[in-house]
Amino acid sequence: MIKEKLQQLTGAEVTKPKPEFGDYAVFVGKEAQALSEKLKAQSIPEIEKIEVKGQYINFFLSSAYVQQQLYSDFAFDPYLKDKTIIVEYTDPNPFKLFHIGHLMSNAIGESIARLYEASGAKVIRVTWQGDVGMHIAKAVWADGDYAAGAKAFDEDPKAKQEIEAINKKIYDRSDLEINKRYDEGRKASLEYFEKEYERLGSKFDRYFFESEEGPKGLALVKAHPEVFVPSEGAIVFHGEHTRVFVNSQGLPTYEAKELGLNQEKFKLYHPDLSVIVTGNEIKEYFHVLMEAMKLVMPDVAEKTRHVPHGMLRLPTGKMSSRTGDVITADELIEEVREKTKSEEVATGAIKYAILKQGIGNDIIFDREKSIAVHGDTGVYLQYTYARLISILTKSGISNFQFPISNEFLNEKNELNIIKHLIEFPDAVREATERIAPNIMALYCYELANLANRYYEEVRILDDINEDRKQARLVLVRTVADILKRGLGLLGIAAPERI
RNA sequence: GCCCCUGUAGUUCAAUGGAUAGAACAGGAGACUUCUAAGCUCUUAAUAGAGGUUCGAUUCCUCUCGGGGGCACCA
Repeated sequence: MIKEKLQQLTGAEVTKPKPEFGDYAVFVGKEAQALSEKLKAQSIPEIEKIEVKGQYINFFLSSAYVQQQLYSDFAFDPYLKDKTIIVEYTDPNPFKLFHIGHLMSNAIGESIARLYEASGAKVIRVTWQGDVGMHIAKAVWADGDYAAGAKAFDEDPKAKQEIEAINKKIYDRSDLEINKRYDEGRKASLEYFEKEYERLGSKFDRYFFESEEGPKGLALVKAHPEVFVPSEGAIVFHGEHTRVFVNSQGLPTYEAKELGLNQEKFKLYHPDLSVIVTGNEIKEYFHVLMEAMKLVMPDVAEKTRHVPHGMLRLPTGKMSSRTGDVITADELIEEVREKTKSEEVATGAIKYAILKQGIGNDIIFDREKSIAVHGDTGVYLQYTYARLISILTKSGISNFQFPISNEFLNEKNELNIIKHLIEFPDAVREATERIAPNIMALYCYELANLANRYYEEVRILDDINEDRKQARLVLVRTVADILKRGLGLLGIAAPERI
């Protein structure tokens, strides 16, 4: 609110400087002095001091304004109201393990979905599961052992032929024995994934399957011979580099299936935006896919956005389900759970570790550090929330809706906390616009940090001044609420006790 | 070989062309008759190298060196 106002008044971008410089700042160059004189003459009620330092103008909020803001509702800016946004994420493949890479995609996608919702959008959560294709044939060939199938495929020509034959049979369902193995394995996988989704707190509105969207993609490719051309028995697209869309067996590859998927998404939901969250290993491939999509369905391509995230890497190198060198999500969660004695704390710690850094960058997964419970961790945030709640509980007061006098909450640490609370809607908006959950994570950490310092310094319940105590409890209540909302946007639970 | 991403304290991460480059972990020091010590206070320590653009560069451009990923019938 005040930020926008300053922006209008100065015509410059309003930033948050270091606290000693002020509460807000604008860089205006050599005009700083002249402009500041003009602003001072206007006397802005929210601002009690304007200072020029070099080419900056620094603004200090008035205490009265800050205190008053404690009673605002800190509502999100619904700038995406009436928009429909599809968020696709997690995307595990049947017959393969749900590993920490899927966990990463899930944590990021879920947070993005929640941020969009907070900004007013109607969000459709979808996941895209590859239930047909060579990876499935490899697993079926090896009785469910994908790694073994992948190895044989690469090393043994005979196995390769058999696997290709199985792939074809899975598509046309011509072999009763294969059908049985396939159907049972698929069903078991989907049940397993469902448990993972539940454990991680994601509820999908729609499950897309390659077996269903593949034929639609195939039809699309065949309907556009001007885009997709035959080459060495396959059908390819010559984009930035050449990709195969239909293989020489006449079956759609992932590229063609993806065309079918995206067509279907728009047919079903008519979204204003369709976001696809995946690992960045397929970034370049997606580039080419988008090129083809622009030619075949320009309206869909225009509204589709690929959001690649970094990989969870082991210190030893890339994690690969092809070689069986994977850590499953369950394995990791159990390990942390054992340490923290709580499912919510364990999943929260893992999600926070993923979300606190920029989504494009890899995370080096160090067994010890990734399950840390000290410092800038999910545990710290949950601990802070639980402590705040504990203070409120012990106060014996349940209704904090009373007006307070301005003679309280005017200590520097109290004003600083409220100033940070004021930033909440801005942080949410920025995190949403930039598709950057780490901005939200940082906001929560800073709030928790302020809160921890506050209750270390101030013994709230021992206060002999009853009115001041009540005012401080209102502050504690509000900080707890915002912290919980912030954690919610990260998909992290806020238990009242940990 | 070609293409893309990346290089910030000992380590893992922040910083969208602006002020003295922020945190956490690890290391060092400390407070406490404690509303949850999973906490708090103080402290040591960094922009890979060389050019360029700019009033101003961790950020943009070029080259060198390091790390990762991708390069047609996997996803």
